Amino acid sequence: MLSLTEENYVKAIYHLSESGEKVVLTNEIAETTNTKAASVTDMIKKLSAKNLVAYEKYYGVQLTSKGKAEALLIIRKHRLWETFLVQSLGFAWDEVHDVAEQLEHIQSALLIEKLDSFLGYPKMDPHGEPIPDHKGKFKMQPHRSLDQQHVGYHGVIITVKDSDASLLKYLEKIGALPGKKLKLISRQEFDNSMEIEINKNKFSISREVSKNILVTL
Amino acid sequence: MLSLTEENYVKAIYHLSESGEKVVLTNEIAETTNTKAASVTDMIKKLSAKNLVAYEKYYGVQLTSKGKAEALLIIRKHRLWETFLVQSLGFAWDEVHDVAEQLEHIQSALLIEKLDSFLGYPKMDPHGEPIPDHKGKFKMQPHRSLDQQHVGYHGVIITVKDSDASLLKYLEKIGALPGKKLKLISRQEFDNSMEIEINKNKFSISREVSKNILVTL
DNA sequence: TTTATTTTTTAGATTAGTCTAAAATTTTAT
DNA sequence: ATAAAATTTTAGACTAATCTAAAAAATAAA
Repeated sequence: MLSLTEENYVKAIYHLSESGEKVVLTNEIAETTNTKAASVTDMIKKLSAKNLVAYEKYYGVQLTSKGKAEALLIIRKHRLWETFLVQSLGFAWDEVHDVAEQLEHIQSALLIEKLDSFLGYPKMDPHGEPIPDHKGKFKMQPHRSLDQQHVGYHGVIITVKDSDASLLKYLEKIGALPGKKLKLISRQEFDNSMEIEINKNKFSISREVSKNILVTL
Repeated sequence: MLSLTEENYVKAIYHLSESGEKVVLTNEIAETTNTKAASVTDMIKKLSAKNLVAYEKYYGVQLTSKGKAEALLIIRKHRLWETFLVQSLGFAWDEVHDVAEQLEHIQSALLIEKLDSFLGYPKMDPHGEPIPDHKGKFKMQPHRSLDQQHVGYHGVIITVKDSDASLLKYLEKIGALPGKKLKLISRQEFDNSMEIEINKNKFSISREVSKNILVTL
């Protein structure tokens, strides 16, 4: 069984590697886990000994299939809890992340299967992110982050990353919710901020914000 | 904020002191927390420094009002979660304890208030134990553990302690549920086992079992 | 292609919670 | 009332997860 800390590292590596594909660097992990590179090296050795990651000194780290499965289980739990908090308890979507970060570490296979059933086996969490099934399988439509789209683009918002409460509050205010149609009107050269249209209203958003919005191709 | 370990000590002291009344001994704590006396002494010093307990060397320890409030919050969370697991998710009453032991440490005032509201502000958990309100207040009818009753007693089961799954399974099988009427038919001198009647059926139960059943006076 | 810079790892130290063994104190028994 | 037994505390050590500072390796620049 993984410790809470080990689980958090595995999850961080999963996200940094874009679902277990890419090789991840020590400093990247240190940054997202709010630790120092030296600590990361120590932990990677532990994860490697447990066969959760393949590690090559000075090169980087990659999740094994076992590590990937662990990461997907944690993500499944996180997203099911977020769904519960919003749908059943009436949390606002910007209030759920920190609580779900705690709940995702509860150890009980029975609990998570019963929660899934209680919620009606949802495919998406409140931010539009896909919920892996009990085998870790999930489907995500082809997408791109909004900052990579061209001027003139129009499509639909698939997902909004759930990490920051104030960002989510802002997105809700301008109506940037999963499922909503969106147009990219123009882009500023100097800071890559962009003007977008949602519900016939125009807004100017920074590049940082646009990176957190995933849209259809 | 308390660490998970600190929370568990405070909770253990609360239960051992019978709701914060009695002075608790080092060895008693060591036994219920599955640690050694030396570890308990260390932890008690920490709790004392945080003003959660009043501690006198070689004498014992007692919860302060602050410590009592912390304990009651943890117990409130534990019992609300147990209620949720049984009522909403369909857990059997002997399956909930270990999961609730984890869930009770989730830190979010909002979560627990919303959960309470979702459940309809229940007064009792599935084992018949009272759920403290958000101020830590609760009422428990006058009661005694069954092993302290006299032969010929008849009354109603109030509570069944929730610690052991196999005990709960057994109690469910013989129908020893909160609210049920019960008669004490006879008691064996040599081992204090007793014969009881529930639903017109007679059963012989050990003293250990009888200690875990709380009944009306 | 050698030097400078950046990144990563190693070495050694720290904190929380735990342990064993020994010392101190209290309780029990003679 | 004193000795024996039990309990509690202290002292010193261990593990997991972290840190800083220094050494090693890889990358970038001249």
